[in-house]
Amino acid sequence: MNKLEKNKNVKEIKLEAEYPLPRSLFLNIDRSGPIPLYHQVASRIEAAIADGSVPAGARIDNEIALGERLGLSRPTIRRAIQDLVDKGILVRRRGIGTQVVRGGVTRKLELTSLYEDLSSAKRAPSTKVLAHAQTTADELVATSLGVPVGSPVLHIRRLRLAGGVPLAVLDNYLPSEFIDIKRADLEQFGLYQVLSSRGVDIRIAKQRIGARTATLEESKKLGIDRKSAVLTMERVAFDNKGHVVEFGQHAYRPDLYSFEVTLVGK
Amino acid sequence: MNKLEKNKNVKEIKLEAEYPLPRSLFLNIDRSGPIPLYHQVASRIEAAIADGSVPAGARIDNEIALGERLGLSRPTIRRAIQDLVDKGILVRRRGIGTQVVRGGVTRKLELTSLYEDLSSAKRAPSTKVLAHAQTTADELVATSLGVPVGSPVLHIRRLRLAGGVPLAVLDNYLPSEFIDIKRADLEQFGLYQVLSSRGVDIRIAKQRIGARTATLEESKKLGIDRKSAVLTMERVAFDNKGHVVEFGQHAYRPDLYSFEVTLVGK
DNA sequence: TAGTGGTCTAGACCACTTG
DNA sequence: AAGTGGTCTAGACCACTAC
Repeated sequence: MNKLEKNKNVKEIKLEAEYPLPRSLFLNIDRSGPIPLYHQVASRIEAAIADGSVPAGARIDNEIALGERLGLSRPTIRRAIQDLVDKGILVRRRGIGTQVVRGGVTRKLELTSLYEDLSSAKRAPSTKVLAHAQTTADELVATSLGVPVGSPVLHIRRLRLAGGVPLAVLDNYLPSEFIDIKRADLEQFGLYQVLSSRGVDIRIAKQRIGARTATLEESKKLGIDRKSAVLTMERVAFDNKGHVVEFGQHAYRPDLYSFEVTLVGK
Repeated sequence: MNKLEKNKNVKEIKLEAEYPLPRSLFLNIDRSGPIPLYHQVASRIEAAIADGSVPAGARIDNEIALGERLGLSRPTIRRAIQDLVDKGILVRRRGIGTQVVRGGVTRKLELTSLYEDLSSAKRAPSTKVLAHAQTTADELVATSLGVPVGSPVLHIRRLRLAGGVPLAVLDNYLPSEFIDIKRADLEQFGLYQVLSSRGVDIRIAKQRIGARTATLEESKKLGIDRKSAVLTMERVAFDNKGHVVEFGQHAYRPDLYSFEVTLVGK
């Protein structure tokens, strides 16, 4: 039985079938539009993998052949493939080729269902502003924002809901240039939408994810038992100028929220 | 006061000083060794930023000038810079230039201290194997590993300690080809070391981070109060062939452990 | 207008894997 | 020996920003 199982595996490993990419990949490449060629290629390959046209484990065309068939140069093809490697969809081995990672789709849907159902995707998200006031930066806020201790900052505390169910308590601190952000705007739009409308382009977010026991207020606001667990996230966000834009401390209901991360080696 | 503060900020924004890269950057480039040129360049720029030679907010040389001064082509320089952008160290704007992100170092040290002190970096890590047995895959394990329900798998449960202090309870499931991994190896080496010694090159890890109340066993093993919070991580790891290598369910002491993630937009 | 990064090309040579 | 991805070059044109 054990041996049989092993042979099965070996067989599976061997059948790294070379797989012809679907014809749809090679049509309607737009050379004049604003979408980069490498992005068009990457999107098509990704879509072909997502809809099953290219099965998991399949070996796709090599870079040069693909470039010739598409009428594109090798660096362009290479960039498209690299983007998918960085997404964890493809793996490359020198001397071997490029393969589709196994089990990309099914498992994700399995594990994500609860969160997806309750999150912004399906149920209407809404926000209640619990606090909105100018204050002065304590040491943690000051070092996080890169401003002197005692500097004026805007503090906001919001309750995020999805479909009427409370999801998270969000504390955020913003440097003085954003002190005029209106409470009404935050009720209607997300913080990042408000910032975006002011011309702020957020590019980098450094996050620390942890857990702790809920405070009394958090448990009340989130509708969970006193002293039960919350999932926490601390974040410092930077714009495209390299400036700190925001420092946040968030507490999520752990039964309704989790974080997904895909790490790619080397 | 408010107005004064604003002026201060405007001034800071303006002083995006062009900053000459230190001379050390331009010495001893090794063209014959195994380390790619772009990596040598990226490492030097990163080091110059880390040690303060290039201050936060500084604008560094443009790609072409840097290439000429280093005797390297533009694509090589570009790749080096892009790697640092992807790390969240630099930001680029078309028509403007490339700048060092502000507040990269200090804040990280502030927030990381507790975890760093107790983690593998400073205190000796050790592992105690709590369980080690062949079993059959239930539905979650089966879908995660991509094997049929009921397939033989290796289940291991370990207690990870740092300096004698329990950090985490680690449950891992491995497909049948790894069923012969020895308990003794796991006591002495990490799981990934054991796999590496068998020629497995792990390339991708898809992780989900959450929180929940500790089980009774976890609270005992981790030395925390019953019903207090644990930080959880579920992971599926893939090798360079795109095969699933391992499925893990981990529970961490949240006062001693957290996850850091840096997200880079677009 | 000048300077910057973003994209794309058409080659070249190399290291590694398989047969 | 043949095929693959990994690296590197020397250009080119474009879009965007600042002055």
